[in-house]
Amino acid sequence: MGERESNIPPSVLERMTKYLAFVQELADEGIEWVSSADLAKALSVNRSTVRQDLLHIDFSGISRRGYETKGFAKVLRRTLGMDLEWNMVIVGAGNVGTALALHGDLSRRGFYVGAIVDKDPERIGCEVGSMRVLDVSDLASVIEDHDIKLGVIAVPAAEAQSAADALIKAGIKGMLNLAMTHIAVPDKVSIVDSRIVADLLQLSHAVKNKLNI
Amino acid sequence: MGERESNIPPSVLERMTKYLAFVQELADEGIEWVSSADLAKALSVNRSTVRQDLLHIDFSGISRRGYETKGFAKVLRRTLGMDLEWNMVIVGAGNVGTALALHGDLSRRGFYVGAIVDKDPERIGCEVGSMRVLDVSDLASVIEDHDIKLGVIAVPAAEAQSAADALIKAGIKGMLNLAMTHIAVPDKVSIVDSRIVADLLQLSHAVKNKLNI
DNA sequence: TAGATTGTTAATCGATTAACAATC
DNA sequence: TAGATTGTTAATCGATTAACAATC
Repeated sequence: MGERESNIPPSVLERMTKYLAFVQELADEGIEWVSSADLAKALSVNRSTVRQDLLHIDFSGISRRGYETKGFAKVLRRTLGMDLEWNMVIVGAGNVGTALALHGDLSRRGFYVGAIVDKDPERIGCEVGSMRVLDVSDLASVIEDHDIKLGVIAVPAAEAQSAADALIKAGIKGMLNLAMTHIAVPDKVSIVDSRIVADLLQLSHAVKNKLNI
Repeated sequence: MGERESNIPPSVLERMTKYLAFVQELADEGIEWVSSADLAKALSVNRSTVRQDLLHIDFSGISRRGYETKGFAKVLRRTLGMDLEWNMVIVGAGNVGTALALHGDLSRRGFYVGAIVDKDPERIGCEVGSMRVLDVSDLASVIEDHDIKLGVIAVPAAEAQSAADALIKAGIKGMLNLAMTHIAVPDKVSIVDSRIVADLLQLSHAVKNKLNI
């Protein structure tokens, strides 16, 4: 009963999502076995890194054959928590919140948008896809009614902290911060900052160096 | 003539964006000096990490006083390439592309949306903010006309690779991939993958462990 | 001067890569 | 059996943290 999958570092988790995408594709094509070398080559990582990563999970390969694709995909899904379904509430029904709510690729990975809330009376009651925008002041009951554990902060930077505070007060367990600012939270709540600005800066930095600007 | 700022690791760049936000705030409030201890405390990092990070840039503090906030902010902006302005083209005028195009926080950081393109005839010609959606097949001239160096891929996963190929063919220097899939690019082009799914998985993993699911 | 805070060198920690015995 | 590929241990590399002399 492998308790090994606890506390896997983010870098390993990120690679595992890529392993899963690749292995799932192979399994769908009817390919039964994949080696660490194949995986490494397809995803531009080191073979040793692949095998080291697999030490984190409760799954063994077979010498001279590799890993059985279907079983591998199944274990990866479990490890990544994809066998679980997560309901999220999106705070902020602006462009970002709406885009996320309508983004099908998330629910395909087990992240469902259970509700979307806003504080603007003009937006409350509007339709987003098949949902109606609810009042942020009803967050506590929204979270309870929809069995929501995760919140997404999709409000302007200036309102991000108060949106987070509202989520925390309503009993949220974890938050994804899409606002471009830092948010302070108590230890009991998990938060992950979206890194779109950092990503863009990293990108512009790389380009700058390449172009010798 | 500090050539020190070349090849700064992404982890350091990410912290620098936070230093800048904090220091800029202090400067705006008229506070002239900030110590490494203040910075470390405000951003939940180690004091040594702060000083180590500053070795990457061409800026010195003064013993017993710290760092002069205005000058510090200026050097950080230059190091992060924020004195440069970058024009971007968004490929995909769906919800994600539209949200990004209308997101003011990006242009405030020097990332301007110069153009937005799509391949769907129904979308071409539509208005997004003050822009008109252009034809993806005109990418080469769009990039030249608007002096665009960076592209953002905001199309569904299945179309991401062909969007990237079109950008590369049109002469783009760097790409941010918002699609939830892996994209292969030649070495001369830089690419950064948005990690929103990885972020959500990291978050759900943390919550899962906390709740003992 | 005394003391606080920097810049920098050294120590630690963790993640990546290499090596190789075990095994199919 | 011979050889390929795993699982795991050891080596390397890089990033974080600690320590401390230099300096204001």
